[in-house]
Amino acid sequence: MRRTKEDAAKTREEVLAAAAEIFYENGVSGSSLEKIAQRAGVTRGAIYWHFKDKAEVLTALHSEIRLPQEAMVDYAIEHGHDDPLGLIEQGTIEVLQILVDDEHQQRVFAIMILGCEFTEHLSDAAQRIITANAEMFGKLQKLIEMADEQSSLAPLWTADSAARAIQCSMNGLLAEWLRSGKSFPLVDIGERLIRSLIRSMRDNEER
Amino acid sequence: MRRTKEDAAKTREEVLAAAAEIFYENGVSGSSLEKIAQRAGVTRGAIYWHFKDKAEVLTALHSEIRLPQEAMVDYAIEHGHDDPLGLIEQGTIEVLQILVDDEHQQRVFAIMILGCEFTEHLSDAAQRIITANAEMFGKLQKLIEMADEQSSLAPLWTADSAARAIQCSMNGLLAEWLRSGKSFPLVDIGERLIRSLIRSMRDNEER
DNA sequence: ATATTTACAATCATTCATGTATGTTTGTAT
DNA sequence: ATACAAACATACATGAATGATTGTAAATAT
Repeated sequence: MRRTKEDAAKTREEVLAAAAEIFYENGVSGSSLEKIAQRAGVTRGAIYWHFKDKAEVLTALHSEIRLPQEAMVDYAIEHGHDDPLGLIEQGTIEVLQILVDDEHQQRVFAIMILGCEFTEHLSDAAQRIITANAEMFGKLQKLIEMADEQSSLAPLWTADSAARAIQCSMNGLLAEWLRSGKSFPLVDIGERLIRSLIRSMRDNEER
Repeated sequence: MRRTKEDAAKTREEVLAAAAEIFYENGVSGSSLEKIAQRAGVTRGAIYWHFKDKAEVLTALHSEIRLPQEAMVDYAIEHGHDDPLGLIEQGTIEVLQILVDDEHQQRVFAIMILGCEFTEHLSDAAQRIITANAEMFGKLQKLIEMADEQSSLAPLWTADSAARAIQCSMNGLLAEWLRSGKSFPLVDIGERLIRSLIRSMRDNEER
Protein backbone atom coordinates (compact mmCIF):
# COMPACT_ATOMS: atom_id res chain seq x y z
CA MET A 1 0.00 0.00 0.00
CA ARG A 2 1.26 3.41 -0.93
CA ARG A 3 1.12 6.38 1.35
CA THR A 4 3.73 9.02 0.58
CA LYS A 5 2.90 12.14 -1.38
CA GLU A 6 5.06 11.03 -4.27
CA ASP A 7 3.30 7.69 -4.42
CA ALA A 8 -0.07 9.41 -4.41
CA ALA A 9 1.01 11.67 -7.24
CA LYS A 10 2.21 8.60 -9.08
CA THR A 11 -1.12 6.80 -8.82
CA ARG A 12 -2.82 10.00 -9.96
CA GLU A 13 -0.67 10.01 -13.06
CA GLU A 14 -1.28 6.31 -13.59
CA VAL A 15 -5.01 6.88 -13.40
CA LEU A 16 -4.76 9.66 -15.97
CA ALA A 17 -2.63 7.54 -18.29
CA ALA A 18 -5.06 4.64 -17.96
CA ALA A 19 -7.98 6.98 -18.58
CA ALA A 20 -6.39 8.25 -21.78
CA GLU A 21 -5.99 4.69 -23.03
CA ILE A 22 -9.47 3.54 -22.04
CA PHE A 23 -11.12 6.71 -23.37
CA TYR A 24 -9.21 6.30 -26.62
CA GLU A 25 -10.24 2.66 -26.97
CA ASN A 26 -13.87 2.79 -25.84
CA GLY A 27 -14.83 6.45 -26.08
CA VAL A 28 -15.52 8.66 -23.10
CA SER A 29 -19.14 7.61 -22.56
CA GLY A 30 -18.28 3.99 -23.20
CA SER A 31 -15.63 3.94 -20.49
CA SER A 32 -16.55 3.13 -16.90
CA LEU A 33 -14.44 4.24 -14.00
CA GLU A 34 -14.19 0.59 -13.08
CA LYS A 35 -12.35 -0.20 -16.32
CA ILE A 36 -10.03 2.74 -15.83
CA ALA A 37 -9.32 1.63 -12.29
CA GLN A 38 -8.52 -1.90 -13.42
CA ARG A 39 -6.17 -0.63 -16.10
CA ALA A 40 -4.44 1.58 -13.57
CA GLY A 41 -4.21 -1.26 -11.07
CA VAL A 42 -6.35 0.43 -8.41
CA THR A 43 -10.00 0.48 -7.36
CA ARG A 44 -12.62 3.09 -8.10
CA GLY A 45 -12.09 4.43 -4.60
CA ALA A 46 -8.68 5.71 -5.62
CA ILE A 47 -10.12 7.54 -8.60
CA TYR A 48 -12.85 9.11 -6.50
CA TRP A 49 -10.21 10.25 -4.06
CA HIS A 50 -8.28 12.18 -6.69
CA PHE A 51 -11.19 13.28 -8.89
CA LYS A 52 -14.79 14.24 -8.27
CA ASP A 53 -16.19 12.25 -11.17
CA LYS A 54 -15.52 11.14 -14.75
CA ALA A 55 -15.87 14.66 -16.09
CA GLU A 56 -13.10 15.87 -13.80
CA VAL A 57 -10.82 13.12 -15.06
CA LEU A 58 -11.49 14.32 -18.58
CA THR A 59 -10.80 17.97 -17.79
CA ALA A 60 -7.63 16.94 -15.98
CA LEU A 61 -6.50 15.15 -19.13
CA HIS A 62 -7.34 18.20 -21.16
CA SER A 63 -5.59 20.71 -18.92
CA GLU A 64 -2.55 18.44 -18.96
CA ILE A 65 -2.08 19.14 -22.65
CA ARG A 66 -0.27 22.35 -23.39
CA LEU A 67 -0.66 23.32 -27.03
CA PRO A 68 2.86 23.96 -28.26
CA GLN A 69 1.39 26.24 -30.87
CA GLU A 70 0.23 28.65 -28.18
CA ALA A 71 3.69 29.20 -26.79
CA MET A 72 4.99 29.76 -30.29
CA VAL A 73 2.22 32.18 -31.21
CA ASP A 74 2.61 34.11 -27.96
CA TYR A 75 6.33 34.44 -28.57
CA ALA A 76 5.71 35.76 -32.07
CA ILE A 77 3.17 38.32 -30.87
CA GLU A 78 5.49 39.62 -28.15
CA HIS A 79 8.60 39.85 -30.26
CA GLY A 80 6.94 41.16 -33.41
CA HIS A 81 8.59 38.82 -35.82
CA ASP A 82 9.36 40.44 -39.16
CA ASP A 83 7.74 37.57 -41.07
CA PRO A 84 4.62 36.39 -39.18
CA LEU A 85 3.39 34.17 -41.99
CA GLY A 86 6.75 32.44 -42.24
CA LEU A 87 6.71 31.95 -38.50
CA ILE A 88 3.30 30.32 -38.63
CA GLU A 89 4.47 28.02 -41.37
CA GLN A 90 7.63 26.99 -39.57
CA GLY A 91 5.93 26.68 -36.19
CA THR A 92 3.18 24.49 -37.55
CA ILE A 93 5.62 22.03 -39.02
CA GLU A 94 7.57 21.85 -35.77
CA VAL A 95 4.39 21.23 -33.82
CA LEU A 96 3.46 18.35 -36.09
CA GLN A 97 6.90 16.80 -35.72
CA ILE A 98 6.67 16.93 -31.94
CA LEU A 99 3.19 15.41 -31.95
CA VAL A 100 4.22 12.46 -34.09
CA ASP A 101 6.48 11.17 -31.33
CA ASP A 102 4.11 11.65 -28.38
CA GLU A 103 1.58 8.84 -28.12
CA HIS A 104 -0.08 10.21 -25.00
CA GLN A 105 -0.68 13.59 -26.60
CA GLN A 106 -2.10 11.85 -29.64
CA ARG A 107 -4.65 9.99 -27.53
CA VAL A 108 -5.73 13.09 -25.66
CA PHE A 109 -6.04 15.03 -28.89
CA ALA A 110 -8.06 12.22 -30.40
CA ILE A 111 -10.38 12.23 -27.40
CA MET A 112 -10.77 15.99 -27.62
CA ILE A 113 -11.13 16.36 -31.36
CA LEU A 114 -12.96 13.22 -32.37
CA GLY A 115 -14.92 12.64 -29.20
CA CYS A 116 -14.10 8.99 -29.78
CA GLU A 117 -17.52 7.43 -29.53
CA PHE A 118 -16.26 4.23 -31.07
CA THR A 119 -17.96 1.89 -28.64
CA GLU A 120 -18.21 -1.80 -29.42
CA HIS A 121 -21.93 -1.57 -29.97
CA LEU A 122 -21.51 1.26 -32.44
CA SER A 123 -18.51 -0.21 -34.17
CA ASP A 124 -20.39 -0.95 -37.40
CA ALA A 125 -21.46 2.67 -37.65
CA ALA A 126 -17.89 3.78 -37.04
CA GLN A 127 -16.72 1.28 -39.62
CA ARG A 128 -19.09 2.69 -42.21
CA ILE A 129 -17.74 6.16 -41.60
CA ILE A 130 -14.20 4.96 -42.06
CA THR A 131 -14.90 3.01 -45.25
CA ALA A 132 -16.98 5.84 -46.69
CA ASN A 133 -14.10 8.20 -46.09
CA ALA A 134 -11.67 5.74 -47.66
CA GLU A 135 -13.83 5.44 -50.77
CA MET A 136 -14.07 9.20 -51.08
CA PHE A 137 -10.30 9.40 -50.82
CA GLY A 138 -9.80 6.76 -53.50
CA LYS A 139 -12.05 8.54 -55.95
CA LEU A 140 -10.39 11.88 -55.26
CA GLN A 141 -7.05 10.27 -55.87
CA LYS A 142 -8.19 8.86 -59.22
CA LEU A 143 -9.44 12.26 -60.29
CA ILE A 144 -6.16 13.90 -59.43
CA GLU A 145 -4.24 11.16 -61.20
CA MET A 146 -6.13 12.13 -64.33
CA ALA A 147 -4.96 15.69 -63.85
CA ASP A 148 -1.43 14.41 -63.38
CA GLU A 149 -1.54 12.50 -66.67
CA GLN A 150 -2.52 15.71 -68.38
CA SER A 151 0.63 17.15 -66.78
CA SER A 152 -1.35 19.75 -64.94
CA LEU A 153 -0.25 18.76 -61.45
CA ALA A 154 2.47 20.86 -59.85
CA PRO A 155 5.68 18.98 -58.98
CA LEU A 156 5.20 19.72 -55.28
CA TRP A 157 2.23 17.39 -55.21
CA THR A 158 1.56 13.75 -55.86
CA ALA A 159 -1.93 12.43 -56.51
CA ASP A 160 -1.89 10.78 -53.11
CA SER A 161 -0.76 13.78 -51.10
CA ALA A 162 -3.04 16.15 -52.99
CA ALA A 163 -6.09 13.98 -52.38
CA ARG A 164 -5.19 13.72 -48.72
CA ALA A 165 -4.74 17.46 -48.39
CA ILE A 166 -8.12 18.17 -49.96
CA GLN A 167 -9.83 15.59 -47.79
CA CYS A 168 -8.24 16.94 -44.62
CA SER A 169 -9.02 20.57 -45.27
CA MET A 170 -12.59 19.83 -46.31
CA ASN A 171 -13.38 17.74 -43.27
CA GLY A 172 -11.59 20.22 -41.03
CA LEU A 173 -13.65 23.00 -42.53
CA LEU A 174 -16.90 21.18 -41.85
CA ALA A 175 -15.88 20.11 -38.37
CA GLU A 176 -14.82 23.59 -37.28
CA TRP A 177 -17.92 25.15 -38.75
CA LEU A 178 -20.22 22.75 -36.96
CA ARG A 179 -18.28 22.84 -33.69
CA SER A 180 -18.16 26.63 -33.62
CA GLY A 181 -21.93 26.81 -33.96
CA LYS A 182 -21.70 28.05 -37.56
CA SER A 183 -19.95 31.19 -36.39
CA PHE A 184 -18.28 31.93 -39.70
CA PRO A 185 -19.37 31.96 -43.37
CA LEU A 186 -18.73 28.41 -44.50
CA VAL A 187 -18.93 28.96 -48.23
CA ASP A 188 -16.79 32.06 -48.12
CA ILE A 189 -13.93 30.50 -46.17
CA GLY A 190 -14.26 27.21 -48.00
CA GLU A 191 -14.04 28.90 -51.36
CA ARG A 192 -10.83 30.73 -50.52
CA LEU A 193 -9.31 27.64 -48.96
CA ILE A 194 -10.07 25.22 -51.79
CA ARG A 195 -9.18 27.84 -54.39
CA SER A 196 -5.75 28.41 -52.88
CA LEU A 197 -5.13 24.70 -52.64
CA ILE A 198 -6.17 23.96 -56.21
CA ARG A 199 -4.10 26.86 -57.52
CA SER A 200 -1.00 25.51 -55.82
CA MET A 201 -1.71 22.11 -57.33
CA ARG A 202 -1.78 23.39 -60.88
CA ASP A 203 1.48 23.55 -62.78
CA ASN A 204 2.56 27.12 -62.29
CA GLU A 205 2.69 28.44 -65.87
CA GLU A 206 -0.01 26.09 -67.11
CA ARG A 207 -2.90 28.53 -67.26
CA MET B 1 -53.53 5.25 -33.73
CA ARG B 2 -51.85 4.73 -37.09
CA ARG B 3 -51.97 1.54 -39.05
CA THR B 4 -51.45 2.10 -42.76
CA LYS B 5 -48.10 1.59 -44.43
CA GLU B 6 -47.75 5.29 -45.13
CA ASP B 7 -48.39 6.15 -41.50
CA ALA B 8 -45.79 3.64 -40.39
CA ALA B 9 -43.24 5.10 -42.79
CA LYS B 10 -44.08 8.52 -41.43
CA THR B 11 -43.42 7.57 -37.82
CA ARG B 12 -40.17 5.95 -38.93
CA GLU B 13 -39.09 9.24 -40.45
CA GLU B 14 -40.23 11.13 -37.36
CA VAL B 15 -38.18 8.83 -35.17
CA LEU B 16 -35.11 9.43 -37.35
CA ALA B 17 -35.60 13.19 -37.29
CA ALA B 18 -36.03 13.13 -33.52
CA ALA B 19 -32.96 10.94 -33.16
CA ALA B 20 -30.87 13.39 -35.18
CA GLU B 21 -31.94 16.22 -32.90
CA ILE B 22 -31.43 14.32 -29.65
CA PHE B 23 -28.10 12.88 -30.77
CA TYR B 24 -26.99 16.35 -31.80
CA GLU B 25 -28.01 17.85 -28.48
CA ASN B 26 -26.89 15.15 -26.04
CA GLY B 27 -24.42 13.06 -27.99
CA VAL B 28 -25.09 9.49 -29.11
CA SER B 29 -24.15 7.79 -25.86
CA GLY B 30 -25.92 10.45 -23.84
CA SER B 31 -29.21 9.90 -25.65
CA SER B 32 -31.68 7.29 -24.43
CA LEU B 33 -34.25 5.77 -26.72
CA GLU B 34 -36.84 7.04 -24.26
CA LYS B 35 -35.86 10.65 -24.96
CA ILE B 36 -35.94 10.04 -28.70
CA ALA B 37 -39.36 8.43 -28.40
CA GLN B 38 -40.71 11.38 -26.42
CA ARG B 39 -39.39 13.87 -28.97
CA ALA B 40 -40.97 11.84 -31.76
CA GLY B 41 -44.24 11.58 -29.87
CA VAL B 42 -44.20 7.78 -29.61
CA THR B 43 -43.06 5.17 -27.09
CA ARG B 44 -39.93 3.08 -27.14
CA GLY B 45 -42.01 0.22 -28.48
CA ALA B 46 -42.39 2.03 -31.76
CA ILE B 47 -38.65 2.51 -32.10
CA TYR B 48 -37.99 -1.14 -31.32
CA TRP B 49 -40.50 -2.09 -34.00
CA HIS B 50 -38.65 -0.20 -36.70
CA PHE B 51 -35.08 -0.66 -35.47
CA LYS B 52 -33.19 -3.37 -33.67
CA ASP B 53 -31.42 -1.04 -31.24
CA LYS B 54 -29.78 2.36 -30.92
CA ALA B 55 -26.92 1.41 -33.21
CA GLU B 56 -29.34 0.60 -36.01
CA VAL B 57 -30.98 4.00 -35.61
CA LEU B 58 -27.56 5.56 -35.99
CA THR B 59 -26.66 3.57 -39.10
CA ALA B 60 -30.06 4.40 -40.58
CA LEU B 61 -29.28 8.09 -40.08
CA HIS B 62 -25.91 7.60 -41.65
CA SER B 63 -27.13 5.68 -44.70
CA GLU B 64 -29.77 8.34 -45.19
CA ILE B 65 -27.07 10.86 -45.98
CA ARG B 66 -25.85 10.72 -49.53
CA LEU B 67 -22.62 12.60 -49.89
CA PRO B 68 -23.21 14.97 -52.81
CA GLN B 69 -19.48 14.95 -53.39
CA GLU B 70 -19.60 11.30 -54.32
CA ALA B 71 -22.06 11.77 -57.13
CA MET B 72 -19.97 14.63 -58.43
CA VAL B 73 -16.73 12.70 -58.25
CA ASP B 74 -18.27 9.65 -59.91
CA TYR B 75 -19.58 11.81 -62.70
CA ALA B 76 -16.16 13.32 -63.24
CA ILE B 77 -14.44 9.94 -63.34
CA GLU B 78 -16.91 8.56 -65.88
CA HIS B 79 -16.91 11.55 -68.18
CA GLY B 80 -13.22 12.27 -68.01
CA HIS B 81 -13.50 15.95 -67.53
CA ASP B 82 -10.73 17.92 -69.23
CA ASP B 83 -10.01 19.87 -66.04
CA PRO B 84 -10.31 17.55 -63.03
CA LEU B 85 -8.83 20.04 -60.57
CA GLY B 86 -11.24 22.72 -61.66
CA LEU B 87 -14.08 20.26 -61.28
CA ILE B 88 -13.06 19.45 -57.73
CA GLU B 89 -12.87 23.14 -56.91
CA GLN B 90 -16.28 23.93 -58.37
CA GLY B 91 -17.92 20.83 -56.97
CA THR B 92 -16.66 21.49 -53.48
CA ILE B 93 -18.10 24.98 -53.43
CA GLU B 94 -21.46 23.71 -54.64
CA VAL B 95 -21.51 21.03 -51.97
CA LEU B 96 -20.88 23.61 -49.28
CA GLN B 97 -23.67 25.82 -50.57
CA ILE B 98 -26.14 22.95 -50.49
CA LEU B 99 -25.10 21.95 -46.98
CA VAL B 100 -25.60 25.45 -45.57
CA ASP B 101 -29.34 25.23 -46.23
CA ASP B 102 -29.96 21.71 -44.91
CA GLU B 103 -30.23 21.62 -41.13
CA HIS B 104 -30.88 17.90 -40.94
CA GLN B 105 -27.78 17.08 -42.96
CA GLN B 106 -25.78 19.38 -40.74
CA ARG B 107 -26.88 17.52 -37.63
CA VAL B 108 -26.10 14.13 -39.10
CA PHE B 109 -22.70 15.31 -40.27
CA ALA B 110 -22.01 16.75 -36.84
CA ILE B 111 -22.91 13.44 -35.24
CA MET B 112 -20.69 11.56 -37.66
CA ILE B 113 -17.70 13.87 -37.68
CA LEU B 114 -17.61 15.24 -34.16
CA GLY B 115 -19.14 12.29 -32.37
CA CYS B 116 -20.96 14.94 -30.34
CA GLU B 117 -20.16 13.85 -26.84
CA PHE B 118 -21.34 17.13 -25.46
CA THR B 119 -23.36 15.71 -22.60
CA GLU B 120 -24.52 17.98 -19.83
CA HIS B 121 -22.13 16.40 -17.36
CA LEU B 122 -19.19 16.96 -19.67
CA SER B 123 -20.24 20.43 -20.71
CA ASP B 124 -17.37 22.12 -18.88
CA ALA B 125 -14.86 19.99 -20.74
CA ALA B 126 -16.54 20.81 -24.03
CA GLN B 127 -16.56 24.47 -23.05
CA ARG B 128 -12.85 24.41 -22.38
CA ILE B 129 -12.21 22.97 -25.83
CA ILE B 130 -14.31 25.66 -27.44
CA THR B 131 -12.69 28.53 -25.53
CA ALA B 132 -9.21 27.16 -26.11
CA ASN B 133 -9.93 27.01 -29.82
CA ALA B 134 -11.29 30.53 -29.76
CA GLU B 135 -8.17 31.83 -28.03
CA MET B 136 -5.94 30.09 -30.56
CA PHE B 137 -7.96 31.69 -33.33
CA GLY B 138 -7.67 35.14 -31.80
CA LYS B 139 -3.91 34.90 -31.52
CA LEU B 140 -3.59 33.59 -35.05
CA GLN B 141 -5.69 36.49 -36.25
CA LYS B 142 -3.46 39.01 -34.46
CA LEU B 143 -0.37 37.48 -36.00
CA ILE B 144 -1.83 37.69 -39.47
CA GLU B 145 -2.95 41.26 -38.88
CA MET B 146 0.69 42.06 -38.26
CA ALA B 147 1.52 40.55 -41.61
CA ASP B 148 -1.24 42.63 -43.15
CA GLU B 149 0.17 45.85 -41.71
CA GLN B 150 3.46 45.00 -43.32
CA SER B 151 1.43 44.74 -46.55
CA SER B 152 2.47 41.15 -47.02
CA LEU B 153 -1.05 39.68 -47.05
CA ALA B 154 -2.52 38.86 -50.46
CA PRO B 155 -5.72 40.77 -51.35
CA LEU B 156 -7.68 37.52 -51.56
CA TRP B 157 -7.37 37.14 -47.79
CA THR B 158 -8.40 39.06 -44.73
CA ALA B 159 -6.80 38.41 -41.36
CA ASP B 160 -10.01 36.82 -40.19
CA SER B 161 -10.49 34.47 -43.12
CA ALA B 162 -6.83 33.52 -43.22
CA ALA B 163 -6.76 32.63 -39.54
CA ARG B 164 -9.92 30.59 -39.97
CA ALA B 165 -8.51 28.74 -42.97
CA ILE B 166 -5.33 27.83 -41.13
CA GLN B 167 -7.26 26.69 -38.07
CA CYS B 168 -9.61 24.55 -40.14
CA SER B 169 -6.94 22.85 -42.19
CA MET B 170 -4.76 22.19 -39.17
CA ASN B 171 -7.53 20.63 -37.12
CA GLY B 172 -8.75 18.71 -40.14
CA LEU B 173 -5.28 17.39 -40.70
CA LEU B 174 -4.98 16.18 -37.12
CA ALA B 175 -8.48 14.72 -37.06
CA GLU B 176 -8.04 12.76 -40.28
CA TRP B 177 -4.63 11.51 -39.26
CA LEU B 178 -5.90 10.26 -35.91
CA ARG B 179 -9.13 8.84 -37.31
CA SER B 180 -7.36 6.98 -40.11
CA GLY B 181 -5.08 5.28 -37.60
CA LYS B 182 -2.08 7.36 -38.66
CA SER B 183 -2.22 5.87 -42.13
CA PHE B 184 -0.39 8.72 -43.83
CA PRO B 185 2.74 10.78 -43.10
CA LEU B 186 1.40 13.65 -41.02
CA VAL B 187 4.39 15.97 -41.27
CA ASP B 188 4.76 15.42 -45.01
CA ILE B 189 1.15 16.21 -45.87
CA GLY B 190 0.95 18.96 -43.29
CA GLU B 191 4.04 20.66 -44.66
CA ARG B 192 2.70 20.75 -48.22
CA LEU B 193 -0.70 21.92 -47.07
CA ILE B 194 0.46 24.75 -44.81
CA ARG B 195 3.14 25.76 -47.32
CA SER B 196 0.58 26.11 -50.11
CA LEU B 197 -1.74 28.07 -47.88
CA ILE B 198 0.93 30.46 -46.65
CA ARG B 199 2.22 31.01 -50.15
CA SER B 200 -1.23 32.01 -51.37
CA MET B 201 -1.50 34.40 -48.42
CA ARG B 202 1.65 36.27 -49.29
CA ASP B 203 1.38 39.19 -51.67
CA ASN B 204 2.31 37.65 -54.99
CA GLU B 205 5.35 39.70 -56.05
CA GLU B 206 6.45 40.45 -52.50
CA ARG B 207 9.19 37.87 -52.16
C1' DA C 1 4.28 7.72 21.52
C1' DT C 2 0.01 9.05 20.23
C1' DA C 3 -3.31 11.40 17.38
C1' DT C 4 -4.72 12.58 13.21
C1' DT C 5 -4.91 12.72 8.52
C1' DT C 6 -3.83 10.67 4.06
C1' DA C 7 -4.74 7.48 0.54
C1' DC C 8 -6.88 4.35 -0.70
C1' DA C 9 -10.12 -0.56 -0.66
C1' DA C 10 -14.54 -2.69 -0.05
C1' DT C 11 -19.37 -2.62 0.29
C1' DC C 12 -23.98 -0.94 -0.58
C1' DA C 13 -28.07 1.36 -2.32
C1' DT C 14 -29.90 3.82 -6.12
C1' DT C 15 -30.64 5.09 -10.62
C1' DC C 16 -31.24 4.41 -15.33
C1' DA C 17 -31.18 2.52 -19.86
C1' DT C 18 -31.88 -1.53 -22.10
C1' DG C 19 -34.15 -5.59 -23.97
C1' DT C 20 -37.99 -8.50 -23.93
C1' DA C 21 -42.47 -10.05 -23.35
C1' DT C 22 -47.07 -9.29 -23.58
C1' DG C 23 -51.28 -6.62 -24.45
C1' DT C 24 -54.17 -3.89 -27.64
C1' DT C 25 -55.92 -1.73 -31.53
C1' DT C 26 -56.62 -1.38 -36.23
C1' DG C 27 -55.85 -2.46 -41.24
C1' DT C 28 -56.36 -6.11 -44.59
C1' DA C 29 -57.12 -10.40 -46.79
C1' DT C 30 -60.56 -14.05 -47.56
C1' DA D 1 -67.91 -11.61 -40.97
C1' DT D 2 -63.82 -13.57 -39.44
C1' DA D 3 -58.95 -14.40 -39.02
C1' DC D 4 -54.57 -12.78 -39.05
C1' DA D 5 -50.88 -9.73 -39.07
C1' DA D 6 -49.12 -5.05 -38.75
C1' DA D 7 -48.02 -1.25 -35.71
C1' DC D 8 -47.56 0.09 -31.97
C1' DA D 9 -48.21 0.79 -26.20
C1' DT D 10 -47.45 -1.05 -21.63
C1' DA D 11 -45.16 -3.55 -18.15
C1' DC D 12 -41.38 -5.94 -16.30
C1' DA D 13 -36.84 -7.94 -15.51
C1' DT D 14 -32.03 -7.36 -15.87
C1' DG D 15 -27.55 -5.43 -15.58
C1' DA D 16 -24.39 -1.97 -15.32
C1' DA D 17 -22.54 2.29 -13.69
C1' DT D 18 -22.71 5.64 -10.32
C1' DG D 19 -22.19 7.97 -5.89
C1' DA D 20 -21.95 7.44 -1.05
C1' DT D 21 -20.58 5.27 2.99
C1' DT D 22 -17.61 2.83 5.73
C1' DG D 23 -13.32 0.46 6.85
C1' DT D 24 -8.28 0.56 7.34
C1' DA D 25 -3.33 0.64 7.08
C1' DA D 26 0.34 3.58 6.79
C1' DA D 27 2.37 8.30 6.82
C1' DT D 28 2.90 12.45 9.20
C1' DA D 29 2.34 15.87 12.73
C1' DT D 30 2.77 16.89 17.61
